[in-house]
Amino acid sequence: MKQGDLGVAVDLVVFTVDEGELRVVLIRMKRAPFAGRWAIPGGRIGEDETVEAAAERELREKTSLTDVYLEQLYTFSEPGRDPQARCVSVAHMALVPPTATLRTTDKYDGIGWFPALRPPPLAFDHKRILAYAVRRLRDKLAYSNVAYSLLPRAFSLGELQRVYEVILDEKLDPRNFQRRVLQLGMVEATGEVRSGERHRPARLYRFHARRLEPLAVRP
Amino acid sequence: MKQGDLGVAVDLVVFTVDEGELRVVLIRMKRAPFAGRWAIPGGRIGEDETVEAAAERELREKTSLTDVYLEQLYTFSEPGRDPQARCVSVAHMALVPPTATLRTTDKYDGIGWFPALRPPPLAFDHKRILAYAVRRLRDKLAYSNVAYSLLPRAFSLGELQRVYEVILDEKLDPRNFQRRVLQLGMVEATGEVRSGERHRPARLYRFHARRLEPLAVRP
DNA sequence: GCAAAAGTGTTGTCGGTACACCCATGC
DNA sequence: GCATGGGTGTACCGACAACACTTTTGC
Repeated sequence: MKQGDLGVAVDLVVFTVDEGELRVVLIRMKRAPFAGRWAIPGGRIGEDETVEAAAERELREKTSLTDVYLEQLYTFSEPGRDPQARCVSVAHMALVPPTATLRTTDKYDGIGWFPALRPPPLAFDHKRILAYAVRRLRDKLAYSNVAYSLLPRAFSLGELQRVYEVILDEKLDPRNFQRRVLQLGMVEATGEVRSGERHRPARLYRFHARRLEPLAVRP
Repeated sequence: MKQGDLGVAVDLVVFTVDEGELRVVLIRMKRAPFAGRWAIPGGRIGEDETVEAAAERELREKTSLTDVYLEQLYTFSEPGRDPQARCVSVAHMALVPPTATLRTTDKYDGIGWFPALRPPPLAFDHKRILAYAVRRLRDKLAYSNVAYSLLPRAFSLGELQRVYEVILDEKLDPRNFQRRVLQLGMVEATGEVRSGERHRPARLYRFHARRLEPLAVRP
C-alpha cells in the first residue's frame, strides 16, 4: 500500500488546575494556514524516535516542561486534519502543577494557560483532541492518583479536594473526601502546617512514595 | 523534522473465547523476514483513510470478518519494530463470537485461532501488542459489557459466566454472577430454552438492545 | 439411577454517602 | 470579633461476597 507523504506527529494536551479552573497550555501559531490561532503543542516524530520520546522532546522544546506525567491517549488520523500535509497525530495528555513556568521558542507567537472547558478557537482538530483529553482525565482521576502530578510537593487536603472538584465538576464532602484519600493510603501527612493565611493553618500532606496507578493503561 | 520513509499501519488483535480458552486470530507469513512465522493481522493505512477505516478494511481483507467490535488501543513506534522499514503501528482490539469463520488471502500461509496466553512465536513486536491487548480486555470486561461481542445472539447464563471466568482467569459464583448481570440490566431472557444436551435445559438470554458502554474510551 | 449443568436466597461485611458543628488563625 | 477555610464522627444504606442444595434433563 503506497503511502505518499504520510507524516506522524505527537500532540500534547498539558493540563493544570489553578484558581479553581482546569487549564490547558496553548501556543500561538505564526505561520499559515493557522497564523494567529492557538494550538496545543506538538510536532513530528524523528526518524529514529519513538512517539514517547518525541512527546517528551516536543514538550521540552515547545513549553520547556520536563519530568511531567505523560500518557498516550489516542491516535487521530482524519485525512483532512492538517490542511498542509497528510499527518497522523498521536495525542498525549500531560499533567503539571500550576507553578510550572512556560517558555516557548520564537517559532511561536506566545504561550499561556487557557480554560480547558472554554478554549479559544483552535488550529487543526485540536478542539476534538482537547475534548477527548478532558474526558480521559475525568475518567482517570476516578480510579487513579494522577492528581499527584497537578500539585506541588506538599499540599493541604483542601487543595487536593479542590483539584478533584474542578476536574470532576462537582462538590465533594470534605469529611468523606478526607477519609477516602487517607484510608486509601494515597497521601500521608508531612507533619508540617502552612500558616500565614487568614484562617486556621492547614496540615500539609505529600503523596505516598509508591505511585500507585491501579489501572494504568501504558504498555 | 524530516521523516524519511515513515509508514503507518494498523494491527488487529482479534479475540474470542472458545472451549474454555481465550483465543486470538493469527495468520502465517509467507515472506521474509518472518516467513513461516505467525502474526496478528494488519497492514498499512491508505493515503486517504483514517486508521479506524483501515482497521475495518484490514480485518475484512485479512480475516473476512465484518461488523465486529473494534477499539483502538495504543500506538507502538519502536524504530526497530519492523526490520524492513520504519513503521508506526496503531494497535486495535476486536472481539468476535467463536462461531465466526476465518478466511485469509493467498498472500498468507494460513489463518487460525491460537491460545492468547500461550501464542506461538510471533513476528514483529506482536508478542508485546498481544500482551497489551489481553490486559486491556481484562480491564474493560470489568466495567463494560463488551462480552456481548464474544457471544452468539442467544446464550445461557452459564456460557456468559464462562466467558468472564476465562478472561478474568478466576472462578465466579453462579448466584452472585446471575444476580449481577440481571440487575444491571445487561441481559434479558429470550423466553426460550436450549435442550438436547445431557443435562437440565438452560434458559436463553440476549444482551439488552441499548449497548451500554459506561466508560468507553473512543473519541 | 446417575452424571451434568441449571437454577435459586439469606446473611454478614464493607464502602459510600449524608449530614453540622467547633477550631485556629489573620485581619 | 468576625471572616475564612480547617478539621472532625456517626448513622444509614446498598453493593458485594460467602455459602449448599434441589431440579431437570440425556443417557
